[in-house]
Amino acid sequence: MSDLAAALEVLGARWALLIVEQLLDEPQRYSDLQRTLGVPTNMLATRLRELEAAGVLSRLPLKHNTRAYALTDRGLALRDAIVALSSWGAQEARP
Amino acid sequence: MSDLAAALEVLGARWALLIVEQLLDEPQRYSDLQRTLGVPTNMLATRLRELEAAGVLSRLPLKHNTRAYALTDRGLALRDAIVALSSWGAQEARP
DNA sequence: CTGCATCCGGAATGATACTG
DNA sequence: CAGTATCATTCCGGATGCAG
Repeated sequence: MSDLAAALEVLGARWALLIVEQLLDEPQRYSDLQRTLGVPTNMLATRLRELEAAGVLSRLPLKHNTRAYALTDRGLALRDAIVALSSWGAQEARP
Repeated sequence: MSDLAAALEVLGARWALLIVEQLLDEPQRYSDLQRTLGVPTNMLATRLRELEAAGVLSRLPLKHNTRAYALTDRGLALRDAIVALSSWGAQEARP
């Protein structure tokens, strides 16, 4: 399997890259991601588990039954790819 | 919608980025993509139509009922993003 | 023989309600 | 707040058919 296919194995799932993008600058909580992205709650839970299993992010327990989701070094290494994709998407739909 | 979300609108579908990767170096024919990627034939037809509609690639008629699929300038602009994702995927699965 | 379209079962995703 | 349970909908993949 190609390296790109390996990357898409984890990041190709819906919402995965958008979640990582949100966490690039600062850790966020579940409800923050849900509101900003508009992702269905069950999908968010599923993706967060997968991304954690892939070593992209980690779960940080806070107080009062709250957690924060933060990127690992491996997750932060996606910044270049996300920036490249975003700037490509910024020039879409030229009439 | 964010720029990343706009990009994933087109490239988030399964096989889309892998098809673009194959075409980065040289145009290919339908059967070439099918063999090298192992993508189901109906999905390949669907993705090629979507990518063409998005202006990522174009259909070049050859002889004897064959066509070549080649990236447009807009498709070639994805090289950086694909390289970034690939190099990220190359370092996956650390035990 | 190449380049698709169609049909159909199963997987992925989404909306909503509910729980610790 | 941070999820889980359930059900509807959409997407995907394999088999097959068919025209140029």
